[in-house]
Amino acid sequence: MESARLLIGMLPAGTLRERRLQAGEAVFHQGDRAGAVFVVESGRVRLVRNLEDGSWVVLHVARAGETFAEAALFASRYHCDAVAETAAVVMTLPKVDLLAAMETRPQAGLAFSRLLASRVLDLRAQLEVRKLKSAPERILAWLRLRAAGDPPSLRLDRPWTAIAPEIGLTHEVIYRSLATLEREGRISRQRGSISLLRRETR
Amino acid sequence: MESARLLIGMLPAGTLRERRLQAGEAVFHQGDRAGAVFVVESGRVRLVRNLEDGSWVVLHVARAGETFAEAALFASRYHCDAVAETAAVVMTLPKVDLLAAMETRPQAGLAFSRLLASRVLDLRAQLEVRKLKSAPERILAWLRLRAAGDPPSLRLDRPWTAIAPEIGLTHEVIYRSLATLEREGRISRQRGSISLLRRETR
DNA sequence: CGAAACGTTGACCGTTTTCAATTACAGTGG
DNA sequence: CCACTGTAATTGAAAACGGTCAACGTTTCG
Repeated sequence: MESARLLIGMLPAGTLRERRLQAGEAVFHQGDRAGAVFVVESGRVRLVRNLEDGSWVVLHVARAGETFAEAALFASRYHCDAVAETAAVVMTLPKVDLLAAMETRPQAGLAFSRLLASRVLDLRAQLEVRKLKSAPERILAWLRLRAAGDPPSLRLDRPWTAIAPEIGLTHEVIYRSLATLEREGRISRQRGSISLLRRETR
Repeated sequence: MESARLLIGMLPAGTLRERRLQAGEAVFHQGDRAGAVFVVESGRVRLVRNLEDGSWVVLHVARAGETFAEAALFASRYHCDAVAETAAVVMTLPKVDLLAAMETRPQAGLAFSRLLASRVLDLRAQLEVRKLKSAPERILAWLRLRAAGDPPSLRLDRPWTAIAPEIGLTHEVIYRSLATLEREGRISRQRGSISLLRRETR
């Protein structure tokens, strides 16, 4: 998150372009020539990969301060769609400028590597969540990844219906599991937010 | 793969150490202080993350020419176990040397970013496979990711028993699904290899 | 030749998915 | 201010599917 700002600071002024998007508008489409890496200024951008059989997968939801399509720097085309989930503003970092900066300033390369490394960690974490087969455990894992504070809690900025596919479960199971977890005293739900109870050991 | 060599070439001679491993031997353990990034010279190294509940996830299987634990460069500890799946030789790239190289040579930063970027692509692909819930579809997706040629086929260099956890299924289900897929004419199996039939419309 | 793995298949169980139906809201227009 | 409508939140019941346990044939390799 912070490293995004850091990277931006290393680019010569004038290379950055800002782009405003309405909810539902696309930043780029799968297959488009990859011309830039992006940073979300505000709002949320959803990255969706379309599969051959017509189905799709949400690869990532980028929020304010986060970069997305970093891997585009070394790819010729985008491998997924980027669509604004809400009204959003994104900063465009043209590939050419980024590469130029990295070739002149070692710090830029380091900053970019840091960005990619955190993306790797992120993806690994998601992979772990997916590995859990029990719905309640999966939900707890997902919550733990995002909850902050004491008790660890999380503001839900969108309906569970929208979150469900991201966790890899149907919304019905989510609701059922949440009900059970709450009954068991492991979580507590307020309108629009949720908190983890029972300090998780480790 | 090639970028690994490229990176190695940028490190001053004498900073590299080679390490020989027997099958089953560990390169490092989850929680160990992260001191280096590695390149597989020969053999296979499996990266496994141990979960709190005692289960585990295969994060990656690194083969000859590939790097692993790249993200360790910015982390203080390893987040997973690295275990030789076969007898193997790995090259050790100490973090300090790598960082030093990246601070002096822009090309090193670029090379390292490239490495991380391909890891990101890799993880995303894996995540996609995991997001499919149907066992046969999951297997097909996994096959499509690695099959090459016409018809797309793949040499199996290890037993399905070893591959199964990487796909996130039990070997029983794998065999059952393979049998079904073959019966349906979507794949065909030879000893030690497998090919995809029915050109997938795209 | 014999012991380990590997490959294969059946039966059963537990859980999630699906399909369906109901309730709770929030926003809209009359 | 209140029906009206669409989405979100819930809950039930049956179906589908992968996991687990188990048994057995097969290949591999010391």
